[in-house]
Amino acid sequence: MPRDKHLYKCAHALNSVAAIPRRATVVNCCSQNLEYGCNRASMRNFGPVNRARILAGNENSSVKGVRSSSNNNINKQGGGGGQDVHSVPDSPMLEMNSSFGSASSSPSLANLPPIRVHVVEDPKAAMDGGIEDHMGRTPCCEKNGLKKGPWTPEEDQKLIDYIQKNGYGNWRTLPKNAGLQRCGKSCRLRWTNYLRPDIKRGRFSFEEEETIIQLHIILGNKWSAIAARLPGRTDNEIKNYWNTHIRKRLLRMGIDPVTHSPRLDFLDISSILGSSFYNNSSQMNLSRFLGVQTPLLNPELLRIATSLLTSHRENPNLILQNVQENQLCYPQVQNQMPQLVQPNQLQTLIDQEIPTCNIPFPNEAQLMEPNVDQFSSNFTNFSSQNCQLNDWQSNGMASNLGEDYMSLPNYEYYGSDQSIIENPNPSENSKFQSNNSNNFSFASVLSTMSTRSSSPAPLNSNSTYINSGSTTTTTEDERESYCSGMLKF
DNA sequence: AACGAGTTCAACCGCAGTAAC
DNA sequence: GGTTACTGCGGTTGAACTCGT
Repeated sequence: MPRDKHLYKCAHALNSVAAIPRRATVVNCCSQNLEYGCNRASMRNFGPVNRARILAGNENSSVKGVRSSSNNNINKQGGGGGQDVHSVPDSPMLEMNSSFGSASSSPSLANLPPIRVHVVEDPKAAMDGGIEDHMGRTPCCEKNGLKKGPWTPEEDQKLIDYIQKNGYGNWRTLPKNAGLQRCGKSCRLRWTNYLRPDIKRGRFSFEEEETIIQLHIILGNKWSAIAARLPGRTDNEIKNYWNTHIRKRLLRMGIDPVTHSPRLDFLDISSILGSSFYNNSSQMNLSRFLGVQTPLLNPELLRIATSLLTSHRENPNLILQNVQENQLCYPQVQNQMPQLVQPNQLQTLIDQEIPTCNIPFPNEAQLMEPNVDQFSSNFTNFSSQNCQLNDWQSNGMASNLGEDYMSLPNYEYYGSDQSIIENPNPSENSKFQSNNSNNFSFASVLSTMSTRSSSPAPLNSNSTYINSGSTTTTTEDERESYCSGMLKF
């Protein structure tokens, strides 16, 4: 059963089943229209950054646009911000949330439709807890009977009521004051990730996904920093979305989700396999081992990268030296690879620690992430006589490529140019040559991606979701294409 | 209908950072 | 400057759920 239909079914059955999806509680909790109630006194507990955040939150509470837009989404999505009931246009959830979604003066859970929640009681929770003060550093959630696990609507209501009256902050004493058998940390997490009124639920839009990918390139796994630039999204939500959607998509595309460069992680495997790695059989085995990803990478490029990486480990300056020497000795290579072998850039990247970008080997990214304009028109000429792409295909790799690869139009592996250029690394006994039958062009790929990304018209619409109040259709392939286009960033 | 593998995501854990005393 | 209290953050977990057979 499609997920949406299932949740639609769940929406119908909210009052009749003992257990409902946890996400059904999202519909209720996040449809609240609370005012931030953080008072100045409690703000003393926060540092300047957090105070600023709180003030921003208070500003948001007065800026109704945030909330009203959320309500609009609720109404249009019919899911009340719920994760997966958004595409059920006329479900009962629509009416339910429409009715209370606009009731900004009634933040009580009593206004919400009654639901039953499958409460997973922690057998260890004696419910006799209270938070005692301890000297020294103690774990936030002591194992003294405080409840753990999913929150019940009653608990949510208590927390909401308390925060409405007293504001949040001083999470350690909040649960006791609010009558909750939870640790302060749990309360804070519940509030910040779930109950906060300005949280935007629902599927991530193209724009949001684009922002996440861009910011991840710059910031890495700084989810809170990324979340700070995505209004209404929590770091936890972004983190989950990254791990469950974007990361997998990038991996399928052969892109390292950490470095955002084409994956080179198996280069270490190559060293394990030894020099025979690049013979045909080993390559085939590795290709099979890596599934669809290997064919997306130019083996010669990988070989060069391996050499560079190995050299870099042995002598960080060697790469620069080689580059400079190669540029002197092989001007045609210099012309062919302007983006690859800019010594000043390379040295800068080698010298620089880019703290926010988790690229273990900076020029690895430089090597593999082509500048579209320059790289695409020049690098397509590379190929290798060591590369046995014909063998890949003849051995069935083409059929193993998977739809991710096969769905990419104009995805060529080698340039059509018949020119032969010498290997920039003379120590390697190989030449670059072209292969007409197997063409690869980053330009074609990226231009295709770019075109798609700039106008995300659906190719095969198999899903529908709401994007900023407007209905947008997309497919996973489209998003993958879009992500690939992000390489240009 | 039943089962198992895979997926999703709310919640937890533990550490780091920071402010107050 | 040391200690304590507290919050923030990123990684991880596991229950609920989906999907294919």
